[in-house]
Amino acid sequence: MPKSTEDPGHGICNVRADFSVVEYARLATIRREPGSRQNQAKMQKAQETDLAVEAVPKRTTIRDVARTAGVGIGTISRVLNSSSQVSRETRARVLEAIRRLGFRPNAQARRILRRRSEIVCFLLSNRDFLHPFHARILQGVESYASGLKQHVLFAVLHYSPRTAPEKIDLPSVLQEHGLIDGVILAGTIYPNLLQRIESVHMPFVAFSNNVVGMDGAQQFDQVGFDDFAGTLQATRYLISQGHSRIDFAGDITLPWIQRRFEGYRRAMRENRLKPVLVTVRNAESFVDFGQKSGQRILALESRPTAVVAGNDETAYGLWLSLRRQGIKVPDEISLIGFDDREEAVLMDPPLSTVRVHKEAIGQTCMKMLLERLHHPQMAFSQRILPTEFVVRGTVRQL
Amino acid sequence: MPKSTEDPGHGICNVRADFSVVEYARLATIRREPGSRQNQAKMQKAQETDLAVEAVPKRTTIRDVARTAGVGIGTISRVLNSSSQVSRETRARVLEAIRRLGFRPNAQARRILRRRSEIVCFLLSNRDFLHPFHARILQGVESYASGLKQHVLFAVLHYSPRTAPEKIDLPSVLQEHGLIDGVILAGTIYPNLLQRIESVHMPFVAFSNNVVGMDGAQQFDQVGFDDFAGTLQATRYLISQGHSRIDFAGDITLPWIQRRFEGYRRAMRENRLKPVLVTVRNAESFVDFGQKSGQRILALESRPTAVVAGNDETAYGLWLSLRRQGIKVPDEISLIGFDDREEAVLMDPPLSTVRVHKEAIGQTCMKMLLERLHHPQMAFSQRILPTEFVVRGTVRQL
DNA sequence: TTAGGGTGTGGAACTAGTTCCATTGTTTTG
DNA sequence: CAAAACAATGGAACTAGTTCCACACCCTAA
Repeated sequence: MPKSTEDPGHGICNVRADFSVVEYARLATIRREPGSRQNQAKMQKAQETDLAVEAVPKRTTIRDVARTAGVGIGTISRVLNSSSQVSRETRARVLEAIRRLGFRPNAQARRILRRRSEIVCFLLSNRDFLHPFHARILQGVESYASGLKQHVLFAVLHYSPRTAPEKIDLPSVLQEHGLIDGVILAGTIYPNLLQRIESVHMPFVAFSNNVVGMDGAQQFDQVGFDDFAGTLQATRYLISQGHSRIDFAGDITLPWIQRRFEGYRRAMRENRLKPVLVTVRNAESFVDFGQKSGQRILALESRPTAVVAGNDETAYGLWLSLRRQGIKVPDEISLIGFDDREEAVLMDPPLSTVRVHKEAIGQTCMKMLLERLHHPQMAFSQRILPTEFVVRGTVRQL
Repeated sequence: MPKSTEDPGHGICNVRADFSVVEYARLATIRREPGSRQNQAKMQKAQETDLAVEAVPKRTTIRDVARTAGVGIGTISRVLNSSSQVSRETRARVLEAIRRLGFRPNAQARRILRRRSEIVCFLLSNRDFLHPFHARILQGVESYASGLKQHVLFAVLHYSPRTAPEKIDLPSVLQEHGLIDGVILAGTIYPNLLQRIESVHMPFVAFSNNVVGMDGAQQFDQVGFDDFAGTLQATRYLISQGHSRIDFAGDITLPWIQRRFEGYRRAMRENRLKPVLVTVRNAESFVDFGQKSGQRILALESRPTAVVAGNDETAYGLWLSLRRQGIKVPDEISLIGFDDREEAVLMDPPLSTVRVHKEAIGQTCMKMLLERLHHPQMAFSQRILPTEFVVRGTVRQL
């Protein structure tokens, strides 16, 4: 067997000095020296392609740093992890070696040992695209994560509410082991998705407002905001401004709009006012729903003086149809939205609405997920963030 | 030294059978048996906390699978990577063992060896938040990536155009080794950022339309769309509809708006029409810019019959101020935007605008980055995607 | 003078995969 | 019928870090 390069016997194997020399020699013929295989391959390739041998640069590792600094590999690791057990001059020598070699530790290798990737997945269903609302949640997740040296992987899920749970094709990150530590679920969540996610036993936190059709049997970590309190407060404001004939326009087949309707209803009831729900079928979108609701309202024999909309888009649709019929907002009809989208402030007049702190939702999701990762046995919890009523220009005092 | 558990000497070390027995015994006192260290720690912890020893489950590895299937570890790896060099019955046996143990390969470990993480970073500056435009680009990146089993990490960069390049604090993903393979840069890009990114020697592709203040000296991979051709086509359309007095309203201090202005000017020139630029100072936003431009236009002694806006937001601002002054769009003034934001179609009347294929930009960025990763020495390239003029309701035929 | 405590350091074993050399058994070829 | 070619398989060495045991060394106390 031809030994290819120079004898590596001095020093590299000095640990084996307590073996008999014969045994060492035997070892030497059995074990390939570190890197020898690669080097042989390189030599061969180099000859084929007529390239210089050093054309394949070997990445600097802590072993290189250790050799350069004249210390052991453990010491390098201790310096990197700022453990105190290193003398000042050794640390200086190591840092100098690191600087000179331009060494950067490989994050991947560290992660195997730590059994944590420090990456969480922000998972959004394709039904929601990257709706500005969810984009803001993602921002919140990222901002909280980056402060704690965690990373956020963005993934999209393709499914329909009617797909059988076991047939939902989760993105490969969720199926792999070790790439991500946990998942933050945003977008509209149907029970089949929840079931599927639970089947892979990956820690997750869900944005709960858009959860549909839950029977309360399943338990999981969730973060949301208070739909009910939002419209309750908004409607009370309208009443305080002298309104008494107030309608609600929204698609209450959606659970979160339903909760908003309940908040509105509570405010009406507590003031002994009659709640009126305006709804339409076959709307193509929230804006369309608003437009059609507007037409309905205009057709009523007694018109309301104010309308609470299920969300900002519905409010915009209402505004469009009212304006087309020459009804001025807020002079003739006052209007309140929900969500506080970026565009609300750009409407003319700017829309009074219920503000939802989207970044805070993202941050809380991330916080909760990290808690879950640190305490896997912890009981599931649900956090409800408060909303805020923003007075702008679409409400008139009577 | 007390040996804690059962003698592991049978079989685990059978490779060492060619050592003398004495040497083997010596080895046995030196080397800790696989897992023994951990097990000792477990035992101790278990005694402290009064938990059963098996409370800490060891993750299933290919070695477990190999033992269960009665084959070597190499065979498992070959089956996992669907290499053809495995007989049919062995493969079946291995797959059965994988199924029975519920084994999932650890992605992290594989990545070290492959020297590819299969993760790319979508990097956005905090100046742009997650603007819907960039959110759509991110979607494009994700859709292309997921088709090729690549993952997308979302990161935000905090910097200002005036930060010294070396002082820009890149997110930790870019500073680490091995976590990401490359970067897609979106959002407004100033030269200092470009310089900083180049200093970490990480492959990257930039969305080029929002690059500011480049002198052309730096070379890098870029993907963008054709600002010039977009307004050229839009302006030609206006001319074909009989307009001759057409103004351009936009903040041409921004290079991409400048290019759009050039396109408009070309169209005007080729028809021997006089280009007119309407611009304002100290606008707070694009919408504000549009509103103020609208006021300017209304104050002119001879009003244009059509206005090309620098983007959809500016067009919206124009529309707002015109409407407030009782000027009807398109009856009295026609209007054209740029970008085709989601909201353009919701305006009343819906905005005629230049559509930019945002997902296609993201997809092309991802495609180009992968090409770069596979061919690091490849010459830098720049790809310009076409735009599309969308006729809606804001242009009137004269 | 020896035992004991503390700090600093080296390095084998570890993680969980992939790679490739060596070996065995089988088939084809000279 | 031997030699060569080939397919299937086992497993050590490999990747690039972390962990922790062992040991050297110094200082202090009995």
